Amino acid sequence: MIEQLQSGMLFSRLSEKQLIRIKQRALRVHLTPGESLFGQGEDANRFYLLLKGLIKLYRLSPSGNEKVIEVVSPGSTFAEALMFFEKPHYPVGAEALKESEVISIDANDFANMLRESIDTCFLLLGDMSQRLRGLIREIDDLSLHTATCRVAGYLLTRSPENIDSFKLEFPKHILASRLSVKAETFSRIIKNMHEDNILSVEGRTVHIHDREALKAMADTCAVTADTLESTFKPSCS
Amino acid sequence: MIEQLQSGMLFSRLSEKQLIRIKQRALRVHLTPGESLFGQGEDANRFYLLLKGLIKLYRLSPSGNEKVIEVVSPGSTFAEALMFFEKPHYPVGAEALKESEVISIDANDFANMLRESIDTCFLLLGDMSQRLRGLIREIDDLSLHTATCRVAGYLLTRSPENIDSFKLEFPKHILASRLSVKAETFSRIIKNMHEDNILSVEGRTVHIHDREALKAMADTCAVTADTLESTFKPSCS
DNA sequence: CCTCAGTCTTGATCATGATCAAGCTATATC
DNA sequence: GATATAGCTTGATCATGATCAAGACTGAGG
Repeated sequence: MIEQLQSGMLFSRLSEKQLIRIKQRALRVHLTPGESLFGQGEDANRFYLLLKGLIKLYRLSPSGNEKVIEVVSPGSTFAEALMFFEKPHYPVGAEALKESEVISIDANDFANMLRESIDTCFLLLGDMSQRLRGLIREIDDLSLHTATCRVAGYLLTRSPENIDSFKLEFPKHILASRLSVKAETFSRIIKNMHEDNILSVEGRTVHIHDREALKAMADTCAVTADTLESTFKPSCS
Repeated sequence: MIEQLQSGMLFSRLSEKQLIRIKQRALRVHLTPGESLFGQGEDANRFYLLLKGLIKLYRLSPSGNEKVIEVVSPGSTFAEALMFFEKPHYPVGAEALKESEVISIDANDFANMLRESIDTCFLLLGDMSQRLRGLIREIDDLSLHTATCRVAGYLLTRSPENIDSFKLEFPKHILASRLSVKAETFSRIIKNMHEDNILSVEGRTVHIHDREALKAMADTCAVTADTLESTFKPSCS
């Protein structure tokens, strides 16, 4: 299990001895698709390293609506920032999207270890600042950009220059929720892009036809972009 | 200046010697209302401690729209999380809302100091995890709650039980932007609440009349709350 | 006292995206 | 091969909140 721990970069600077100590209190958890790891609001004494599979972190509104905050992929740790709260509760729920393998680590234990490894502290600080940057970016997206814009931005993210075909990482309704868009709207946005000859989609595979147009959408179509036609009335017909 | 540095809790665990070292490279900056401290996207080699005044952190969209991410009050540090990036740029702009007094600290210098003070590391980690929690909370608010709901929530935040009158911390249009609502909409929401006998407002002073109703709004009125009347058609007339 | 600028309110209209409802895949399962 | 079932698409309608435009209130300075 030690080698697996080291696949999480958070553990890369710990000593052999420390790793063994963690291992002793670590648990291995197996999750089947749809299975919950923890629920929003539950007491949080442990954090996690995903070894295999895919896990969504989501928020529920009182009215039962769900928003996917993040989809975690293997090698990443999550919920580790809660370690620094007095009486921590998970601010999100976690549920497996695929068959998954997780290592669960005792937060107090790890925090004690942290005191002995300033390098690990720095890794964690770096990790958390990236996350902060990501969340600010998302708030920006939500409050300053339209749904179309967010989708365009995401597609560009997934598609390196010079490679015009790629697969969506997860089911469209998850993606939609991740981007704070309803599945129906997501579908329509893609449809419009297709009608504008910007891209085509077969199943989970996307082909970019007009990357420049996509880029233009991604940053031009902020809220109140009077330079661009409506999402629901395709511009070039 | 040392005493003033210590008013930022981030510095509370540093040794006398360290404080002196920081002080030597620290700058004192005075800002007049409306003056900019740094712009979004600029290189970020320094972070700040606000001594006096009020500073808004905001994002601009390509189309010139502004969203206030946070309003910083005295005693708080800001932009310190950037210290852990290779080539950091401010993800937000900072501008004084009032006459303000700021200490500007060299990020590299402070980072070096951090290596010598694990306690300060922990303070920073705690600080950053709180910020993370706050941002997740905001994403939740933006994607899962209506504008009315956010306003109700904010008002409750500002008004401790048993104290039904309080002053808004800053001009309404700033508040509105902070809550991701246009000033006009903010005004209308308040108007509706007034017509529903939930509260009254004179200038910058708010009087809560029906705290329970306000609470109900704050958490019931998520997106698609079919239990509550429309924002624009007051429920109890 | 008047004016000018900034802040706030109000009205009318419009657009974005949600909701509801139905149909259409495509796999899996029996 | 029939039939669920989950994922996806499409259409019609509606609501939230933005935009534009205009007017009201406030406080500071001449």
